[in-house]
Amino acid sequence: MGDSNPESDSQHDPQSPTDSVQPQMTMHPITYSSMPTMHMYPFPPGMVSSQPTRTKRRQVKNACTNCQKACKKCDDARPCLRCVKYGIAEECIDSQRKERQKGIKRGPYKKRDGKTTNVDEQQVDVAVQPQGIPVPQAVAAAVPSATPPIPYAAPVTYPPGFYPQYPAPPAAKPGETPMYYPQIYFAPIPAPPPQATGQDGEPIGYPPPQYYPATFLAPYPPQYATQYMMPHPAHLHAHMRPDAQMPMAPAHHYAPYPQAYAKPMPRGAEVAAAPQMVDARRDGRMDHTRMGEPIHGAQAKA
DNA sequence: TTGTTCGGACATTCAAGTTC
DNA sequence: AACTTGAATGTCCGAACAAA
Ligand SMILES: [Zn+2]
Ligand SMILES: [Zn+2]
Repeated sequence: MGDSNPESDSQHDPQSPTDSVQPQMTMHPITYSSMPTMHMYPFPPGMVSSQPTRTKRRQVKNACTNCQKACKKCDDARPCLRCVKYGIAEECIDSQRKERQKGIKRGPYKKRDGKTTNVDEQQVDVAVQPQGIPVPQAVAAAVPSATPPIPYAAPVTYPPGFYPQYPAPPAAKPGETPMYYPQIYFAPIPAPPPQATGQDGEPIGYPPPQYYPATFLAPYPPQYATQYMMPHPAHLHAHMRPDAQMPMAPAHHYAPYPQAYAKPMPRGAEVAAAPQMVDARRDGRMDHTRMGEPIHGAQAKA
């Protein structure tokens, strides 16, 4: 039941080409009706100019070690939301990228001008670039091709306990590091139009208004809090997800938020005692890069 | 119903190769 | 030197499974 997964922080954005949607867009439209997913465009992107082009999935440059190990979405702030959520903010550190190996021969490349290459390449180009406009990688990455209907937001506070799922933070016990709790949430303004929903009530289109953790006041350390304040546009994705994906998990995904203190554990034992935070492979095949260790994602490519 | 595991799709990086 | 290619490397979605 992935839908109820509290880790689906990066909720699927109904309009996003996430997953296999984008590639599938190159498929013949006739397959559309038989496609299981409802988050599809009836036409390949670029074929219908009026269709908002959707951004691709967005990744952080460097996930923190916790998110990396858990295969879960991280964000640029440190500590990241997920670590804060699980009360392991102090363990939120950037993962290390292993150095790329050098000296590997690659063989001749395909020609780009079509002089020396196979014929179908040109056709491929057209298919891949419907617009016919080559976009530098850097630009493509920096400029989302579509702007999701992100509602304007304004900071709003709520009294402790106002939302059952966001209970008032407990007072730190003596000798214990205080938990960090979001104290301010953003209320989208105005509310997006009514959402059509598919089966399960999963929204088709953008999700209904949620309250987005925006910043952390005391006892959240100031140096961290600033990172969660209404961000510079360049950092919006940390919360608003310019990739058009749902900014935050549905309300019930926050339910486990207090989990960290609901089940008190000795400092430093959180990760070990809370397997959901690390998601290390049982078979010992480290799924995630742990400084040179193989990650399952890399293997999948081979 | 909620939380965990993990296969694999997708995104990014960057050295090798190509072109100017 | 600048640009392009494409494999290595990394992120994390989402379904299956497990536990409460
Ligand atoms: Zn993280
Ligand atoms: Zn973290």
